[in-house]
Amino acid sequence: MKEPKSMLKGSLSVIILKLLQDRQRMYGYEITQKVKEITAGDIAITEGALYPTLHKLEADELLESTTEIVEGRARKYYFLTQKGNQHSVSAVTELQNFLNNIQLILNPSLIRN
Amino acid sequence: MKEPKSMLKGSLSVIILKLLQDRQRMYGYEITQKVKEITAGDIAITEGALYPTLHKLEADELLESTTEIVEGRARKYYFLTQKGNQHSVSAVTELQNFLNNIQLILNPSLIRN
DNA sequence: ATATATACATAATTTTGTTATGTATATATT
DNA sequence: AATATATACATAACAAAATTATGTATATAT
Repeated sequence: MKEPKSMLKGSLSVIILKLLQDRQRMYGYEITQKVKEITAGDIAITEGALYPTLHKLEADELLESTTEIVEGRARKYYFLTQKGNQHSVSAVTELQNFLNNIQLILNPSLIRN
Repeated sequence: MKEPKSMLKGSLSVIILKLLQDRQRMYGYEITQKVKEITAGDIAITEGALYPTLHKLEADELLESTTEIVEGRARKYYFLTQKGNQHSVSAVTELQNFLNNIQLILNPSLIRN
């Protein structure tokens, strides 16, 4: 029986939106590296999760992309659309709220103090 | 376009383990009500998620159960096994760590301050 | 020459939810 | 008395969102 690995569940698209909210534009590989950096290696976004999620966000018109050749390799830069920016704000708030609720369960002492 | 619903992904079993860690024993319906209470109604655990998860935790020998008739209705009380208790401690720590990492992404100002 | 890092993509599978449905009893409402 | 709601458990059909594996391709380090 395997270890649970990633724990990245449902929050991936919000993470992507938030990173792009803070940075204007990023490409896929850069996102994986940035998340690894921020979390000191704890969270490794798999490509099999990342790319389909980026494609879905683009299909939903929350992201747009441009491809550039840098150092001989293609990079697909993503950026938030206006719609994506609006959605992002509420999605981040919602995730934050959810995390706070989980905190209340994991740390009951937080309640009515 | 629908609301994102639950956001409960992967954390449900840890929530259950933590609640049982704090309370010795609980039955399914009680778990849904307790989570609703703690989160002021924000998180509603669906029965379709709850019961299969309880069954899986029991199959994995992290939980055991006893059924009692209370006020004319059957209640299935669940409690942690020793194995479940050990697993629970590490699972909660792991989830807490994950939540902290997500916080770092959602709130970059937390980094090196 | 080979391995590793960079960079994207997709298919098969698994995990884990939602939604719908079913059974059953107790209590509150009309 | 009939009906709705709350309590209590369960499962099946379906969907979402991961993991794992695989593929292509270039640049750089060993």
